[in-house]
Amino acid sequence: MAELKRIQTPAELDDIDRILLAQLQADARMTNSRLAQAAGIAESTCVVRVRSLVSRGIITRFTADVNPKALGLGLQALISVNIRPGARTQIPAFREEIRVMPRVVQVFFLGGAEDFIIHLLAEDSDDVRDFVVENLSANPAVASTRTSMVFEHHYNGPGVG
Amino acid sequence: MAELKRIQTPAELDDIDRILLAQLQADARMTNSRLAQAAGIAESTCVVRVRSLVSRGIITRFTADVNPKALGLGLQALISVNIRPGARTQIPAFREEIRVMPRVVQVFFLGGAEDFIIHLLAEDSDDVRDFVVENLSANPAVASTRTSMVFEHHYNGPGVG
DNA sequence: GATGAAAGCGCTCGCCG
DNA sequence: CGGCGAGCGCTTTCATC
Repeated sequence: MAELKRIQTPAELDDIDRILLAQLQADARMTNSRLAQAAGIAESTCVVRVRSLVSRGIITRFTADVNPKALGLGLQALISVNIRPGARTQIPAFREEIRVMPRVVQVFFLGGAEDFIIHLLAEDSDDVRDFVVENLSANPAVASTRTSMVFEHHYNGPGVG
Repeated sequence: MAELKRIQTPAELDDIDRILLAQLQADARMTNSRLAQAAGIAESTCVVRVRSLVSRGIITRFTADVNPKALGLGLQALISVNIRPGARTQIPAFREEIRVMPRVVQVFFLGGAEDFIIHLLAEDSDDVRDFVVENLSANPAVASTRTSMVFEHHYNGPGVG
């Protein structure tokens, strides 16, 4: 029986691809020449391979990690949300709404006790409460929320290993 | 009464800093010259300002976002962990341990019903179970865990706005 | 702190082994 | 895929304001 085609390719990465990914994860602004050197390939080859990683959707973007505290957002919260059983059809619309709300760093859509979890940045606790009241509790589709304060957050990113 | 000094500075960002942050968040591999152009400043100034953003800890790193599916990690889980009341002193050691475990994308340390939440990448559900059994349940400090499957995950990053 | 000019270096591209 | 070379664009430093 033939293998099913997946929408998102499982991806074929050789050792050099893995080196490139690891290097670029550690420093996305590394020059192409140093990258090539680290991978042990020619610069011309390196350009092609990096472009290939991007076009194959393996690298989704190059980004700068910004310290939230530097933006005056010293508080973080995790907010669990449950949707009313009768309002489950509204989940797709709701999730798009939430995703683009300011200070929403990330959103998890879950199977399990909670329907989703929102990771929020805030200046202070009033800020968190305002978010919950205005953006969540006010929505008739929302059955309940539960807010936990985040004392510490570590983001590693997907390890290439 | 004088303001208390904070370890992490609340940061002073002008409009140009905000443009640089937004641009670099969107594309960390953007050239300095185009960055300068976008911000309306001289290239030489731009280099200095970007370096300053990094040295002030406002930009913590430049990184490449890698698609987990491309690495063959098509499954994601969120694992809530509670520590035994008697083992709370071991939390600092435990959290370091967890943070560097393979496939742990991020860890939240919480105040509230759960002690922390682990965001895990996995190949399949066996993989998730193995992680929980070997790395969590086996640890005497762990009182209980609860695993939720992640159907969808959106990461925005801290918005500069 | 910002600027422009100039020197040096890095990047890209096509072509060929 | 790697190497080479030409051409161009980019980065960095420094004197200057």
